[in-house]
Amino acid sequence: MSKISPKAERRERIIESALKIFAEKGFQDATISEISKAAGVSDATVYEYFNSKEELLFTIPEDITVETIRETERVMPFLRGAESKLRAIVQSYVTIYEQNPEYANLIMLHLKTNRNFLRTRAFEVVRDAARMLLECIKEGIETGTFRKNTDPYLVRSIILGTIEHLCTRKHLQGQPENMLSQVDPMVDLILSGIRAPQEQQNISIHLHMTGTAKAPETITIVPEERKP
Amino acid sequence: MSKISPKAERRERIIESALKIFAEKGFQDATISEISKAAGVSDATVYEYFNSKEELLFTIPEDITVETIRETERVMPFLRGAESKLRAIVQSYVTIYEQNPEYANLIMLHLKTNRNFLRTRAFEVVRDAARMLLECIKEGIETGTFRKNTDPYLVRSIILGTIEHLCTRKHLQGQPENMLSQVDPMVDLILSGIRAPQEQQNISIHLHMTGTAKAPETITIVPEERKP
DNA sequence: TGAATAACAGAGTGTGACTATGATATAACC
DNA sequence: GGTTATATCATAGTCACACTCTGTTATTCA
Repeated sequence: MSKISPKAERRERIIESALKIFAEKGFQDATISEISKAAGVSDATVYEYFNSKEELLFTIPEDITVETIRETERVMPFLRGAESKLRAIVQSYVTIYEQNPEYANLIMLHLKTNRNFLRTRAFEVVRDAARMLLECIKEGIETGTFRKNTDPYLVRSIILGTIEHLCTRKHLQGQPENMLSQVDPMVDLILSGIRAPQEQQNISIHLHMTGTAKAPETITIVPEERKP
Repeated sequence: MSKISPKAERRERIIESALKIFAEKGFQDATISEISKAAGVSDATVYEYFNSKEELLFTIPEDITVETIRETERVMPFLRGAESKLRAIVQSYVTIYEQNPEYANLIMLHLKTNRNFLRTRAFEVVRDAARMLLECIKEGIETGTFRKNTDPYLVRSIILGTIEHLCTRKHLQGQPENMLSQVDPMVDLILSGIRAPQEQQNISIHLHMTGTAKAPETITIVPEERKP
């Protein structure tokens, strides 16, 4: 019973060929004939599985996106604090895009800017992932890790926007070579932009008193008001 | 001699109609017939001004992009310091996109992810704008306003990525309503992520000594080493 | 007014998405 | 194993649209 039904297997082959060819030539320049040939099926068969070229395009990211989110969700419970969670989410995004360049190509160059994609099952999953990120930011604000006046939606836009920009840039211009090495600098930068100001306790002052006079009875230290 | 040549005027009309229709229906779904009809010329005439539908698309952003950059460059000399310059550049980007929604639509949904657009005159100008932003970040690092270990390319990606994300989101999902109101929070957040740590001098400590004993001869204050 | 140029309508080509059909192969079930 | 149901196939055909070609008409400019 471990045998996959031949129908599902054929469908899988079409999707894989489509991914490869769409990523290589772009959605518009790729033809159904090429895809069906690469998958070893006839043109007509493609249309028995998918109603249109666009529907085929939209089906491609489903599995991999769902799998990614699941994996990230599995890691979450092991992390403590908004900062580590946020870092993990960003790392997870970038890892997927780094490890599946064709998938990344499709998402960044063909799906992200497609109106119809918004009405898609795969997009639902993408939206869930974005929600997870948002929750994490909100958690940081509530627990006092992040500034109280932080706009969580803006922070999310900054994070997603940066990832998308890096990814698009990589696929069009070949830079940066390695996106994963950008994760920590990027997260550090954003975190230090939204972290609540440190409590005074981490500044310790040592008073070395020299001389012959005895110490005064009390010393009061009054820190200046912090400028916002 | 203030009369524009009828040829240039006709060309202008075609470009304007194309902008409108591309933004409304998307590049693929718009047809040359619609555009020529809207411009009041024949299909054949369109091909006398532009070699292809795509060349027409690429020509649209030329003027407005050049004009925008010039305007921003004109303001620059009046600004002192990397922070104000950076803020001005971001504001200038967002203003253009806010004031020219059709142009923004085209850039974000159809040009930014087009390989051929990279070989375009209009893209040259876009690249110049990105360079200006980069120079400004580098200046901030050199003058000590920003952290020494800041990666200027990463900061630029964060800024451009965020703007693009906000803009794409607005055009696909209608949010945020007003992007200009996001400029200051966004710039503030990024600045506080890259600003060099404040010198100790802004922390002043008042020692109130009470009691009868005389003050000691010297007091040495040794601040703890900052954690990076 | 006359010569050069631009714009035109309309017919024609090629490509590629998608449909329809009937024949053939494959799977499923008794 | 044989029969039925289902998938797959090749093929031919439709349609929309980008783009070309041609000869005619309108505009511009001297």
